[in-house]
Amino acid sequence: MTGWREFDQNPVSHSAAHHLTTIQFLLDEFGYARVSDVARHLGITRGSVSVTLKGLRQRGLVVEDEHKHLGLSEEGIRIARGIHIKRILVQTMLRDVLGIPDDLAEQDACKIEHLVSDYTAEAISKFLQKLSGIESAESISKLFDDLKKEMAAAEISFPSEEAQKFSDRLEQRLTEEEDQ
Amino acid sequence: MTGWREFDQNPVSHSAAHHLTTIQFLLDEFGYARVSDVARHLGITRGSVSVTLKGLRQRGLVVEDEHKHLGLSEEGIRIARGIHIKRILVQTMLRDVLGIPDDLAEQDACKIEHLVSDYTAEAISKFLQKLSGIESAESISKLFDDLKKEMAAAEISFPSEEAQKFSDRLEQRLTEEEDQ
DNA sequence: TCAACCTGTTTGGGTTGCCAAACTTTAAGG
DNA sequence: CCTTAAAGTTTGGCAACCCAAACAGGTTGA
Repeated sequence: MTGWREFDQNPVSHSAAHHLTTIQFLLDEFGYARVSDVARHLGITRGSVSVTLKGLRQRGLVVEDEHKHLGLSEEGIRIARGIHIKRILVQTMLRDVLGIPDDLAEQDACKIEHLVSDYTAEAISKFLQKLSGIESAESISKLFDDLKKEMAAAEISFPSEEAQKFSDRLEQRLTEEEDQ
Repeated sequence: MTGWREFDQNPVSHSAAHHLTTIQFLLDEFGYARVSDVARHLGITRGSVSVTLKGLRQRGLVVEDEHKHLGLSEEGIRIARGIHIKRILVQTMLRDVLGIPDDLAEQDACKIEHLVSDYTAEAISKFLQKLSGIESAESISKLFDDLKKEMAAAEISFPSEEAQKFSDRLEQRLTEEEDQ
């Protein structure tokens, strides 16, 4: 059971991820980003942002010009971009494949965006692309329609009887294969 | 941009999730669970576990008999079970749908298991069930085979050119729909 | 020009969660 | 029974992160 703590030893923390993507967003949207803009956008105090950004500046991810305007280093851009792409991919996957409502899909994506491995992100991308190519195919579009209808209709309380039984079977299969 | 901190205000933290599921695992596997067993299994010190479990006992999730043997309350079982099911579902989704290698799928699942919403977990369950029902259908099984081959073959470096362009399009679509 | 306001920083406090190390309790075996 | 070793707890440290509050500097409108 080693490795369960990979969790908090990611390249960037959840907090840092949001600081970086926020700066990127503000730059794209308004052309500039200051400490208090970031704070407002994230809903935390200027003090907290100031401290956090000091760290990110020392790590060389964030830069600051003479007018206290924030920017991202090459590395910072790379990271922010990566996280942003992961968020979009995950959100789309949740929304279009699993039929999760927009707001919830966004919320879930936001929580896990920075934890998804590069490899997995790439796989999601490939999967969605392939899918969009053949979404007209009968069986598959029917699958999604059914799923979405069911999800929309049901009063979902997790874990449902079904999900429990199903995951039991999945687990059995996983461990069986392991033994071979 | 409110709500980005839902992250750390989950019913149980990543750490707590693992303490609970570990106790459940040890009970299933060996019939008992003590502080040092949990510590060994998680790879952290007895001291840390002792402190953490004190909290979980106060929250009524963990119980202890006269011989220092640990157990889970009804609520504790419920939570541990829920997280465990989510892990299985996510792991299976990653492995069987996206073609992620076993160990990486497990690792990713471990990081996000406790962050996935109940609703999303239920959707994954339904999705996988539907899928297993028709996996023999031509178009869809071909899709997965192709995907897995590609993933196995490629030297993946995220974000690939393709993923970038693709996510740009996805994002555009997302924001367009928002405007309507 | 100067009060009022906005910005950014610093500092003391609090939380979670880990470690190391000292200590206490429990369990065993000779 | 008594020595030892394992198990459990406590405590002081540390690192992230958050807040509140006190300050310092810049801008602006009356």
